[in-house]
Amino acid sequence: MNPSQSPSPNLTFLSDEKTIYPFMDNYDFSNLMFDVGEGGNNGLIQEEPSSPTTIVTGESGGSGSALTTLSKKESTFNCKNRGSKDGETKEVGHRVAIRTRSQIDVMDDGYKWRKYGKKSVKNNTNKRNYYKCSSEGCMVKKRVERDGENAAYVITTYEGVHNHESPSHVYYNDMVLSFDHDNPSQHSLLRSIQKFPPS
DNA sequence: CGTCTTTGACCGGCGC
DNA sequence: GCGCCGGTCAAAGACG
Repeated sequence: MNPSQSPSPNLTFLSDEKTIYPFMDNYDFSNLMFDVGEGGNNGLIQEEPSSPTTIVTGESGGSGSALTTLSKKESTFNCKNRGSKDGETKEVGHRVAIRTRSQIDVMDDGYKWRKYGKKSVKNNTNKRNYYKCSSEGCMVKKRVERDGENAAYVITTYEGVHNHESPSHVYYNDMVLSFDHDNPSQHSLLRSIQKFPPS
């Protein structure tokens, strides 16, 4: 069965980072790195370079300068879109790459995903898995793969923005309400939350 | 029976 | 133009 069908019932918010992605509670997160990819300013924030977790976000067609944790091809993956073969151009929207140390391949992010492909990719002995949000009309995709250089890490790439509420939406509301605006270390977190509301 | 996973085939972009 | 590569499709099977 799909392990990501329901949010963890035992969510606890022990750190700032986990208030953004409550589903990450089961994973080893101690660092965030954002790239909002706007106006030529890549917005890169690297709080702890040597930490085991990296999060990279960006707009479609953005600079991709912060996508160095992924392969060169990765930074342009959303330029291709099968749906454009009839001349229609589709805006893919946000993409978020999360690199985390975990023994679990598929993170429980509160959404329901349908697996639609699995490929072995170059420079990575591990298979890459492709998922679509199984909610009707929601075109959000994610890719999950083990880091080729260190299999202890899982790279999860989200593409697009959900057009529906997550079952864990309540947790998002909680984290925004409890946000400490006087704490500078949480400013980047708030920016990310505002950038990626669960709509 | 409905939903999901698996997996080979297909397609398009890109580099040479 | 050709081959490589990544992303997606879709049929078939598994599973509840």
